[in-house]
Order: sequence, then structure tokens, then C-alpha cells
Amino acid sequence: MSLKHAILVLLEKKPGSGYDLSQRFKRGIGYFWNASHQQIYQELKKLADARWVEFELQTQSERPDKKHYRISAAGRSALKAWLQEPTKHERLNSALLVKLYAAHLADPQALLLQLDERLAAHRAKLEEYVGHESFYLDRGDALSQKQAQRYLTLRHGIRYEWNWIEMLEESRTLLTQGRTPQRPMLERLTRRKIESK
Amino acid sequence: MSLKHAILVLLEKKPGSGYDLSQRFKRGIGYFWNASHQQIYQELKKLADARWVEFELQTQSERPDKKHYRISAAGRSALKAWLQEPTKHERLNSALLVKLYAAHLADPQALLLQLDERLAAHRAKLEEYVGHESFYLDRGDALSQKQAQRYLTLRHGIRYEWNWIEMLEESRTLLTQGRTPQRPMLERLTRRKIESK
DNA sequence: ATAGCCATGTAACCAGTTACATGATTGA
DNA sequence: TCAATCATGTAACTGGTTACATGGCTAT
Repeated sequence: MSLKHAILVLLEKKPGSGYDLSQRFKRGIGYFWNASHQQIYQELKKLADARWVEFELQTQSERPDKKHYRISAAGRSALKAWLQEPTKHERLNSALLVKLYAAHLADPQALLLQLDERLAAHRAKLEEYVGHESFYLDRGDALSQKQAQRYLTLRHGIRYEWNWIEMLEESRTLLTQGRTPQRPMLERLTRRKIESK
Repeated sequence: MSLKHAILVLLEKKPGSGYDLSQRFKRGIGYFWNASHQQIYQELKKLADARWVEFELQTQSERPDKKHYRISAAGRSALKAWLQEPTKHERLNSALLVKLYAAHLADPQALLLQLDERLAAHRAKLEEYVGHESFYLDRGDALSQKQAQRYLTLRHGIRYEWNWIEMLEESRTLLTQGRTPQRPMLERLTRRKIESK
């Protein structure tokens, strides 16, 4: 499992409560890892049992008490070990693509609704990400290694959203106007790049 | 769950055994849905219990006996109902991106190995997909609605692989030469496209 | 009043992976 | 002889979702 390790990465960067972590999973690291608060709390408990994290109880007036977690030395070395391990391919299972594949069996109107809903969501995400990008671009050459890494993951997020938008737009065109894209997805120039493996 | 429905889609297209299905999940529909044979056999049993599929036993000499499954009328209407239902967002969890995000904590050599392994896999997939594409392009305007839908899902697969390749190449450049991409991911022209929501 | 944020959790369930199990045929 | 293909499954486990549960504070 990697949720354990994703949490360790976050705590290595900055300690915090389960609640803090669940917020952070919705922002930066949410480009490529998601977790619900239920999962996070259970995982933190396991991590604490394994001594990979430690916490102190912070009592607060005005707000509920909270547990402030930080990574331990053991956690750091577990994280480092995990970083060296080979990484499995993640599978991609998309129910929406299954529906598109079987679109001829569906009511076109109902499918279009679903496409539009998703299109709006991906456009919103993309706008958000493009907004984040200026942070890195303004700094130009002066990006640290850490920042550069994070910028690359953001670029991945941007590409991901952009792809979905293109796919959904092409699907809309097909369903509303019956037109299919005629050009190959990749042109000769880019194809050269593949072959130079 | 959608594995049920993915199976129904496949059986609607063409009946077959569990083994056949597991092969088909590795090919065409594998662009966007994956399933292991263990999952498939268990799911087929449930589908048969629910009367969404039917099967006959085919005894074979020379080869093991098999169960030939086909979709039932009830299965067809369950499938149709599912196609109208709203579709949940799939979450994207990528351990490799988590590792990249935390690359400064890792041994660069070990990480590079992982990147290269993935890069090779994505390049191989891309070549495979680009090969499939000619099937659709040769037919030009003459694509049926069904074929056009399938072509769109293939295009999605091509984009997906291409993205990973770009991301992994940028990461290699960062890890080996310390260079970060300077240009914004999307230029102004394409950005207009986003805003015209 | 009503919703949203802060803050934590449990329990039941569903989905997916890994390990184990069998056994014949075909091609290198 | 070894690996691959055909063909089916069970069992244990891990990971993730949904539903349920509590409760004060702040802003509209």
C-alpha cells in the first residue's frame, strides 16, 4: 500500500493533524493521490502502532482537541526504503470510458448529460492547476530541486485534465454531430520520438 | 461497481467464456478497464446468480471444458439502466508520482531505474496503440457510430500513454541534468479554449 | 435556521490482489 | 524439459467506500 507512504511524505514535509492531512490531500498532492478522512484516521492509527509516526494531544478551547502527528526516525527510514522499491503499474479503470464504448446502447441525451458534467469538472480542475502554475513559472530558473519535482507533478495534472477535456469534446462532437476526428492522434514528428527509445 | 457492467458490455458485443473475457480485457477494452481472471470468474458467478447472464457448458476433448456465457434480456436492461446513471469520478492514485514528489529523499539512481522501467512500458503501449489506430484511419469517413466510439477510447489511450512519456522524460531531465521545463504547460491559445466553458 | 468548517472516529460492506490449486496440450 | 496457452476456480487478505455518530463555532 502507498497511502501509508503518501502520509509519511506529507508528514515529512510538515507535521499536522489527521484533519490537516485530509485538507492537504485535497490540494497539492491531490493531483495524484486521494484519500478520504476515514481512511486517513485509520491509517494514522496503524502508522502510530508501527511507530512510524508519533503524536501529541493538543487540547484546544474553542476548537476540538487534536492529535499533532510527526514522522519518526523509523518512519523516515521506512519511507526511504519504499522509495527504492520497484513501483507497480497502477491500473486505469474508467466507468465513463466503458459507457462511451457502449454509447450506441444508451440514450444519447442521458449520456450527453454525463459527458457535460465531467467536462465541467475537468475544466474547473484545469483552471485551478493553470492558476497554480504561475507560482512555479514566476520563479524561472530559481526553482529548487524540490520545487522542480513538484512542478513536474503539477504538469502531469495539467496534461491529465487537458486530455480528458479533449476526449470529452471529441465525444460530444460525435454524439451531437456524428463527426469523428480524422487526423491521427500523433503526427510523424512525434512518432520519431517514440521510436528513439 | 462497474466490473459487472464492463462484462455485460463485452458479452453484449460477443458471448464467450471467462477465459475469453480475460483475454479481451487485456486487449481492446484494456485501454480503460482491467480485470484479473480471478475477479472475472467470481463476477460471472454473481452475474449468473442474478440472471443477468446465462451459460451453457461446452465439453471439449483436447481442451478443458468451458462455460459459454451470453447476456440475458434482464442483463441487457440492467446495462441500459446503468448507462443512464450518473458516473462517479474515478480517483487517480499514482505511487510513482508520490515518489517523484519526494524524489529529494530518495537515492537518485534507484529512482531513475524505476522511471526508465515505466518509460519503456509506456512507450511499448503507445506503439501498440498507434498500431491499432491505422485500423480506424484507413476506413476514413466510413466509420460506423460504434467504430467511432471505439476509436475515441483508443485516442484516449494514446493520449494517456503520451502524457506519461512526456512526464517521465521531463523527470529524467530533472534528475540527470537538473533542468526544469521553462514553458508553461498550456499556451494562451489553448487557454482560451478552457475559458470558453 | 442552515450550512460550512473544525475535529475525530467505528462498522459494515464492496472491490481488488495475492497465493494456492489443478491439469492437459503444444511448441522451442 | 521448460514455458506458454487453454480453462477453471477457492481462500485469505488488503484497500477503499458508505453509512453512521458526535458536537461546538462562525458566518449568512
